[in-house]
Amino acid sequence: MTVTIYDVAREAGVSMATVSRVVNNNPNVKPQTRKKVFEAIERLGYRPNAVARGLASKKTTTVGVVIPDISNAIFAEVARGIEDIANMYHYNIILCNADKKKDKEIRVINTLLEKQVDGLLFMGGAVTEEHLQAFKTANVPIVLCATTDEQGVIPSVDIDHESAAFDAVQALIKAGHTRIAMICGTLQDPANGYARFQGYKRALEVAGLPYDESLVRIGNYRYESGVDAMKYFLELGERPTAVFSATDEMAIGAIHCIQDAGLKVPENISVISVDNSRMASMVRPQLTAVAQPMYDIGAVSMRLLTKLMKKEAVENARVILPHEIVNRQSVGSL
Amino acid sequence: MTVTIYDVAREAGVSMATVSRVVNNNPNVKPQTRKKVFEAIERLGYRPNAVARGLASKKTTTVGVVIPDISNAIFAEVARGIEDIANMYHYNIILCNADKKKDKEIRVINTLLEKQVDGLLFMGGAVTEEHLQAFKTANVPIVLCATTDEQGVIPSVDIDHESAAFDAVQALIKAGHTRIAMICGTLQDPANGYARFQGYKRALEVAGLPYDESLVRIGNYRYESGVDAMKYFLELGERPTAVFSATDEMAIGAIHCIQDAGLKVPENISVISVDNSRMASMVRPQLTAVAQPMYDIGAVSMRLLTKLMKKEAVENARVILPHEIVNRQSVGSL
DNA sequence: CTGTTAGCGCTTTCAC
DNA sequence: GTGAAAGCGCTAACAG
Repeated sequence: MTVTIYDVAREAGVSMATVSRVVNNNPNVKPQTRKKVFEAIERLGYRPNAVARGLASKKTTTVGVVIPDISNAIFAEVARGIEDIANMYHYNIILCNADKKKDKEIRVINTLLEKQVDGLLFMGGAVTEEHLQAFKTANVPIVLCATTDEQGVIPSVDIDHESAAFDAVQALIKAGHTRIAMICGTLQDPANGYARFQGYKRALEVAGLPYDESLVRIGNYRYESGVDAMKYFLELGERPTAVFSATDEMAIGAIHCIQDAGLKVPENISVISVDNSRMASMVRPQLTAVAQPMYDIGAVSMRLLTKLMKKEAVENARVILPHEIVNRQSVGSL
Repeated sequence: MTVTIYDVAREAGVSMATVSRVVNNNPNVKPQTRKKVFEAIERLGYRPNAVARGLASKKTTTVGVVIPDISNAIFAEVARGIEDIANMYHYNIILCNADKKKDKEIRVINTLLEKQVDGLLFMGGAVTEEHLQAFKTANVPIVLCATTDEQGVIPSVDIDHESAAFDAVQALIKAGHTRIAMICGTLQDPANGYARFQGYKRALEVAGLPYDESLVRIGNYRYESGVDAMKYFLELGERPTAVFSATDEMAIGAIHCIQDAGLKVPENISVISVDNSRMASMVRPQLTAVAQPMYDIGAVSMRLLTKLMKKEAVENARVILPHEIVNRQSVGSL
């Protein structure tokens, strides 16, 4: 039924070992023999069994990727960066959505490890002790992607979320705004939530602006929660003249909420965010945002993982990618 | 170093077979023995090797997914549907981007098959003879997802693209429009391109409206190409009063182009599309669109694949999911 | 209910 | 430059 390496060997009149050599491009084969083998392979329609190879060689050339939600544009972009580089180095990826739920994350990490992936890319919520525990039992390299562990012990690739938020808010302050609201992610989320909130507070502090709790709303990263938060701000006695959103999607919700209320962006209220997803230029006014290089985060983390898997020396295993503000039309001066 | 089933057997004082039974939940094990084995597993930190299991059982509980581009919101949504159901049936997915390029598609199909996936979900461009050839050599089930083969021989899950386009254009016609433009995908693309174009033409025809070549532009599915196409239409001597876009993203480009020209949607020009991605409600005016149930297409195709993999009987191996028009604010009556 | 015994299809020393 | 043989870690009959 299925043709094996042994069949090819017999057909070509050589041993299994030789067939294995030509399939794996081992140079120690006489060109003539190589040719015979290739012909036999062709004739029989032989397809190497990667599972058997994996068992024998203890390498599967596949890496596991745990991601919060592939249907989220931001993560999908990271995933594309990962897969492109994986592909370049002849790895495949097993993709698992874990929705930033700790239990699900631990579970998929374990099944990925059972499947003998050669490495693991982890993109999730907080990295807890349990995560660290699970990582420890893996005897393959792991890199955190668009995530970092407070402990600072696992290789990772990310931007500096605190500083990105700081820059965004500072841009608002430079434009003359003093009453700046924030639409935040949950503070349980170390990157998009907590760190960006800290950046917001620090920018205020550095500028000598007071921190006003009523100017902060927690959203769930979705468009609607941006709308809701903005609705709240608009009803405030003294409403903000600018809002900083932790993500593009909530920012767009805020913009539409402002417009639906008969106000204009940026004339009446300025909006800025961190992300710079493709949607940022797909709104009117186009969204000014601090760009987070998602594709690159994916690509760089995969590249780092390949080095780790090959046991190459890496100079810096905790890389912070630069972010930059891209000025479009949603921020105006006061 | 690595603890194997044999180690567990020795530790628990039973045979490998027994350990295998408890790991695989085989009921034929005395509770007491089961307990002993679990304890040994716990003590040793045993983790079953899925590769070895795959070799022995000829099942990997992983399926291959070839997708055009995971960073495209539409496909990402399908992917989420696939993964959710896969997960539910304890399968993992290996994800490969192939950008609708034939060569890349054939290549990844083959590596997926080498990796001994238990089934294949194919989402791509046209299904050519070469594809069929590659599918034939696979001895695992394959289902086309958001794609169909003209030949009609491969199980598939999709919507009726022609009819979806027809419905969209008909909605415009019912609203009194007679000069209707179309922003189309490439005609080489059977679904988003060719079929939707056919639906457009048929709706015109059924309504007794003339087909005017100058009212059709080919886009590349991206926002910018929607802008460009619309720009062209606006410069026409007699410009259209409505435009049908093959995808949301191009439709949003068109809307913004119209607005940037100082015109209003839908007062001056109506816009409708097929897709209904999450972005449809994230524009002003909100986009009226024929909804394509992407998540469901993914979920249903994965469900179908599980049945095929289990060799269960399936009544209908070519499922067409229903589409429906969701009326929002971008279409007005004439 | 439990153990023995063959493989699954390949890689990898080690000889020659 | 090539072959023989021993596993890789597990499942799956088959016995008992």
